[in-house]
Amino acid sequence: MGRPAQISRPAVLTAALAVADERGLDALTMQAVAARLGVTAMALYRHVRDKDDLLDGLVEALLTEFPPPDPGLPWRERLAGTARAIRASAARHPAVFPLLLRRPAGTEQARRVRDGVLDALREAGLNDERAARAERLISTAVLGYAASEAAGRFDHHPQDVRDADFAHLLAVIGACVDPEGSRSCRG
Amino acid sequence: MGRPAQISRPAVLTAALAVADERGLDALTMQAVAARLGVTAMALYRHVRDKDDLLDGLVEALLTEFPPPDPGLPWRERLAGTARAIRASAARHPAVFPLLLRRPAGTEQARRVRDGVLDALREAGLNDERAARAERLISTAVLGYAASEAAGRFDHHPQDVRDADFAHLLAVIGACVDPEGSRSCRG
DNA sequence: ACCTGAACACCGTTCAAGT
DNA sequence: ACCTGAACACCGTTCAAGT
Repeated sequence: MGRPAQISRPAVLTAALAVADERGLDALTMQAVAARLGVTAMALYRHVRDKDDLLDGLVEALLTEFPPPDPGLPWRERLAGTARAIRASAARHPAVFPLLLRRPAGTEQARRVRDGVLDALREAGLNDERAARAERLISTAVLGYAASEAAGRFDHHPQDVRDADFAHLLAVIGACVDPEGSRSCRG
Repeated sequence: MGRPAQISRPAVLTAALAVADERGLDALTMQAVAARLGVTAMALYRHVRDKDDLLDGLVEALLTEFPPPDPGLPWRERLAGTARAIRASAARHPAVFPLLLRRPAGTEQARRVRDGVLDALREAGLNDERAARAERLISTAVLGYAASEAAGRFDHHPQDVRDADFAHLLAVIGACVDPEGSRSCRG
């Protein structure tokens, strides 16, 4: 007993993310992750329950990358900053990012990101219920845009068009949340 | 020669969609599709190039389900009708639907749906460039919401909350496109 | 022309066995 | 306690062979 562990769950997830980033989701096999760690595939099962658990861990790892917005900034910039950080994460991890839209949003990191957005929306003057609804729609729109871009759905548009699209999305969100905004957006 | 075909590409796609609807994307194997057609897996390869081609065909089949809006209706209702049809398709095919966000939007059916939206936006008074941008953002938001719902990301919210969320999304889209809407939404 | 049998390389996963 | 070897059931895909 007491044989020292060669690998750990964080090490497994880091290796898995690297494999997915470099070679895509199809190449993300237990054997590929193990090989990168210098270990056999069966050794991973002590640190992740199965491959689905590994994918869940990757989603959680991605969420960790979304930095908490500086609380000193006004709500509008906190919102835009988080959205831009999410899009940047999608660009770094195009293979894994789309999984964010396919997995439940109830994990610790997911709650942390959501609470940051909710705080900003309440500071903008929305009550709890409207803030919760706006958070769901904003998150979905931002995740959807970033996932589309990562998956190559907009590959036929040049980068500057996509940048302008995203800027426009942020502008719409800002306008809809703004206390001075149109009535329909806040209903 | 001249042995009559037992199966066809449409038959393969119909069987594949049924398997995915009933048992999920993981159960969508070449063998399962073949079994449903009373044929061996190898027979499918005469009608689809490989499994990826089969998935592309499913995406195209899903797009076919989005009905062309009645051109007699005002633009606002055409837009809302298309969005609701897309959401309904996601509810019917929750396993396959998320693939729409992962595959390029350049196929024939994808263009047909897009052109319907573009027509509505131009009728709302947007010029070509703004209509194209609005189409990309609206499509992404609607697909993102429907895909999230289909994948179970909102399962912890009851149906009526999700219905209200979607209605709110439609309202925001309508307000942003409306000629009388706020300035930021149309920039 | 269309489908099948047999085969190949590869998966995820288990379990008893080694250290 | 942690990792491995061997094994199992399953995948997608090929190719020559049947009809």
